[in-house]
Amino acid sequence: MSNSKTLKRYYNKLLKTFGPQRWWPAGDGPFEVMVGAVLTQNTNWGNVEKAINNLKQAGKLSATAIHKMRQDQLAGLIRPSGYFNIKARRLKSLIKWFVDRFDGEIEKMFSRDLQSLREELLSVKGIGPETADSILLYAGNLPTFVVDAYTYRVLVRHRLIPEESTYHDMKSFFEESLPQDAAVYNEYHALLVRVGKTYCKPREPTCKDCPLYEFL
DNA sequence: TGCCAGGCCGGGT
DNA sequence: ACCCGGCATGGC
Repeated sequence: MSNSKTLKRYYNKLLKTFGPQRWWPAGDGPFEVMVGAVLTQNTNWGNVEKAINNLKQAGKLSATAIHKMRQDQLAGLIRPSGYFNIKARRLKSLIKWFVDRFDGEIEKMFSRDLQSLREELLSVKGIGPETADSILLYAGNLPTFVVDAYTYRVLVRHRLIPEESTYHDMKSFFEESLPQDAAVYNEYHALLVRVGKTYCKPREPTCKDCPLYEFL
């Protein structure tokens, strides 16, 4: 069967099983999404929420506030998200770029086209492909597929891609098989994380109770 | 209690 | 061009 059909069946099955995941639904606002995208690097989302709450409580959840703040003070606030020193530096560099390049205005930033904006993001120290794509998709609602460790695990375990596949291989795999639709990419990624968390764990090479088992 | 979490960078081979 | 250690808290 074609990848396209398989991926569409995966999607329908996951959506029916878990329901919409409501990841970063505009309620929080695009700026908060950008911050969260950095803080969640290799980190549990629950810890990120604590860090974001700290920023909110301190009245520092804005581009200008973070831009002006000392790095070590920022590190103190985001402590619960782990890697707080490195993330403080990464956050500062992202916000500096955001302020210098777009005056800290979301609308200016997302008025650029997807590809050039993606390349610019990738040139910022501390912003890799997943963080860049998360910002573009979840903050900007631009149609770019987000790949992560769960995506890799699920695809490999279902033998849809070879183990040596790169980030770009997987991104293309989805984008070439699905309609170019930010809403679908948004929900699909969140659903992959959900099924991966529940059934596709690192040390247990079994998918027996996974809702996607029938596709194996 | 050890393992894992919505990565990325830099240095060594 | 890969491979690997470092970064760090909190939850189960």
